[in-house]
Formats: sequence, C-alpha cells, structure tokens
Amino acid sequence: MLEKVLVAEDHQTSSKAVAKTIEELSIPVCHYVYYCDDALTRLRNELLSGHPYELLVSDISFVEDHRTQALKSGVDLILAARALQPELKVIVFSAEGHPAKIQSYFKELKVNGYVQKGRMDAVELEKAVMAVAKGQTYMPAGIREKISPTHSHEFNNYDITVLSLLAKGEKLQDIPAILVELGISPTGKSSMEKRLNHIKTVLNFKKNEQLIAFCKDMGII
Amino acid sequence: MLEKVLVAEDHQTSSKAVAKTIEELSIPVCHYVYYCDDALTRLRNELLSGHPYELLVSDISFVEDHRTQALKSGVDLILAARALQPELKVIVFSAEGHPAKIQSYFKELKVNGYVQKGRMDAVELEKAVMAVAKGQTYMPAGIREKISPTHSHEFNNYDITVLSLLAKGEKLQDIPAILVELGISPTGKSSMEKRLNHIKTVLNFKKNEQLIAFCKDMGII
DNA sequence: ACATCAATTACGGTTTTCCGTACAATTTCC
DNA sequence: GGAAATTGTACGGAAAACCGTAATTGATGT
Repeated sequence: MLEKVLVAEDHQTSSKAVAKTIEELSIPVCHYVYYCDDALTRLRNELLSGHPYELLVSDISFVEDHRTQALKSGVDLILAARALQPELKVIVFSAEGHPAKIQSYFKELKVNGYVQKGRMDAVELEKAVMAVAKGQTYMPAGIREKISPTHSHEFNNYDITVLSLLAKGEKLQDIPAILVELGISPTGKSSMEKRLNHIKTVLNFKKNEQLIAFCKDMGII
Repeated sequence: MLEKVLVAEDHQTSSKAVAKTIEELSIPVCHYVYYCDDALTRLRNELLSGHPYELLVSDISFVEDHRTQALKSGVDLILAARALQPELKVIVFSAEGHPAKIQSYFKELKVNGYVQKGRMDAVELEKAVMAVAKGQTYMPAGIREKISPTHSHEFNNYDITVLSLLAKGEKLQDIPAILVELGISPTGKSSMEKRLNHIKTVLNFKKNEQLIAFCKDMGII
C-alpha cells in the first residue's frame, strides 16, 4: 500500500473529509492543502528531502481569491507535478461529470484515476486509491461507454478558439482577422466554415447555436 | 440558538463535514441525508411527531443515480419543504457562484442564507447558521454589488422555450410553427425576434450564439 | 360603439451566414 | 523532381437572419 499522500482541494469541508478517508485506509502520512501552489511547494520539498509523496489527490477547479496563484487549476498543478516527479501517481477528485472532460484527463494528463464527487465519493475514492496503489487505473463506472460514437469529435485548440469567439458574440466574418492576430491558422473564412461544417456533420448538428450549447454542456468551452 | 438541523447534500465527503461543523456550534441535533426525497420525508415525520426541524441546509444540484427521485434538485426540495412547513429556515450550500443564480434563490425561494462551497466554507457556514438563528439573512460578501443592472434580465417561460429550441438546432423561421403546437404565445416570428433582440440589448450581447452560451453558463437552459 | 393604446404580426430590404465550386498552396510519396 | 493527395483560400449564388416599418389585432376606458 501507499505510504504518503497529498490532497489538493480548495473546499474546506471536502478537504478534511478526503484526508480522513485516506487515513482510514491506514496510509500513515496524508497532508492536505487548499492551494495549487502550496501543493507544488510541498511536492518539491518532500522530493528534495528524499521522502517524496507517492500519490496526489487533486481537484480540478480552484476558486480564485486574494492569494494570487501561479497554478490556476488542477490541470496546471498536475502538469507541473509530473514535470517535477514523473512517477507520481495522480487521482483527480472533481465534480466534473462531462465525459469528454474526464477522458481528456486520462488522455492529456495521464492521470491514474478519476473520482467524481457524489453520493458515494468516499467509497469510490477508497477503491480508486487501492487500485492505483496496485498500479492499476481507476475509471468511474461506464465512462468509456458514455462517450458514444456519434459524439466523437476531437476538439482541438483551433476549434476551441473559434467556438469561444463565436460564444463571445463575434461575427463569423470578423473571426479571420482575429485569428490572424492570435497567430492561429488556418485563418481563411472558408477554412473556418469548412471546419465548423465538418464538426456539425460529425455530430449531426444543424446550427451553430446547437454546437455552442453542446460545447457548454461538455465543458469544452 | 437552534436545536435541530437537517442537512441535505449528496456529496458524501461534504455531507459529514457539514454536519460536523453544525455540531461544533453546539446544536444538539443534526441529521444528514443524501437524497432530496429522504429530506422531505424526514421533515414531514419530525413535523408530525411534534419536534420539527428548525433549519434545512441544502445543496442545489443533486446527481441522479439509480434511485428515482420525485424531487430532482434542491430547488424542488426547498419549495416542497416550505409548502409543508412555511416557517422553516433554509440555508443553501452550493458551489454555484453566479450572482444571478444566487439572487434567484433569495428572490424565488426566499431562502435565509447562502454559502458558497470554497476555501473558507466551513467558517462561512458557521456565520450563516448563527445569523439565521438570530433571524437574520446571510448573503455572501459582495453579492448584491455584483449584480450589475446591465446584466439583469428575467428569463420567463417563453424565453426559455425559444432559447431551448434554438439550442436544439431549430431554425428561427421554423420556431413559430413549433410554438403554435406547444400553445405558447406569442407565436409570430417578429415577436420572437423582437424578444430576442430585447434580451440581447439588455445584456449587451451581439449574437444568438453568445446568448446561448450565457444561458448555458447560468443554467437557464 | 368608438377611440386609444399596447401588443402582436406581416412585410421587405439589408446584412450575414451557408454552402458549393474552383483555384492555390503545401505536403507526401514514389 | 514531379505527380498526387491533402489542406487552405477565394468567390458567388442561395438561404437565413437581422432590423426597421407598417398593418393588424386586442384589450381598456369612456
């Protein structure tokens, strides 16, 4: 079993409860912090002292407050942590329920587990920690299946940029100029239209409004 | 001080922590449940037994699972609870941070307090409970100021219907016929356009895409 | 019944988006 | 290096949305 765990979670109420759950698994050392930057500092210190953490349990969204933070979200934290300590195990503990988002954590961040905050999250968390301790990956039940083939378009950075601009109220015909400024290609209006059409075709959507609604639901923008 | 509190919160980790915070205020009786329906049952039973709860601390969003629930959200629960026991005090304990949404809880549901889940939520919750015990209302710091007059439009049933249809991919010109079928008036295309324009003017929006994105963010649709 | 006012709807011109086609640029592969 | 395929762009007609104006309906008060 694991020996040393760090919990990064900004919700005060959750944070202690998570740490308690971890301790109940007879893991001797479990610390918790409310800020991403604090988490990274701790990881670094313990690594340098020769007693590194083995597992990081982290939330994704951290509310901003008076303390300015270099790391703005759990995603930033996980990236930084892995850069520092590549073998560190990571479990995401978040309320995020959008399949696309969850899958991206596994794909982009190579996390070892995901637990969605919910009715049985303490139990789920236990299972996840035990699975990860054994070197396994822990996915919530039925996440893979929920990513239905009709809803399978990989939104890249370009798509997200264009869709975000649309959601901000920019006119299609104004967007090419903005893309040029941002240095994001392709910049042609036709290319953009073609791309949007392709996405709508794949998802079987008719209108941009529908696509925006979908992206909001999925947490893509 | 209060004597008897009920906590309705589906996140297992949060739930216990909240109950603990309540207990630390030397409130003798604090129960917690994971489902809205359970909460209502408890409220009813204790009311009939002559020892009603005085305060309900409830989340807003409850994740759906295998147990089918009559009450689908904290809003439903609060409405039902107030119908049953009008003098019951209510504190909302939610992650929702959007001012418009929070204000609607005070306005529509007449809740007595709101605490946003966050870094100091345990402390905030204590303050809220104490304020409500004294018969005061507890609002998060600076919520009133954040509701800028430019960003205030009351979405009625008609608006929501039209916007939902748009978000489903219906063309503007097809919507009048659908409205006729639904028996929702006005059904004219011009009226609809005028209404949408009015909303966009009030919110200082340019395009429908932007409006849809906003409504998704606000949980209006 | 009539006038008045507000709300709703119909209409039409302008702007924007949609979408197909053709052309240009770039990459890939032989 | 050159053919082929892939990717990006330009253009233009058709469709839809946008927006102002005018006509119609409907409720209200006298």
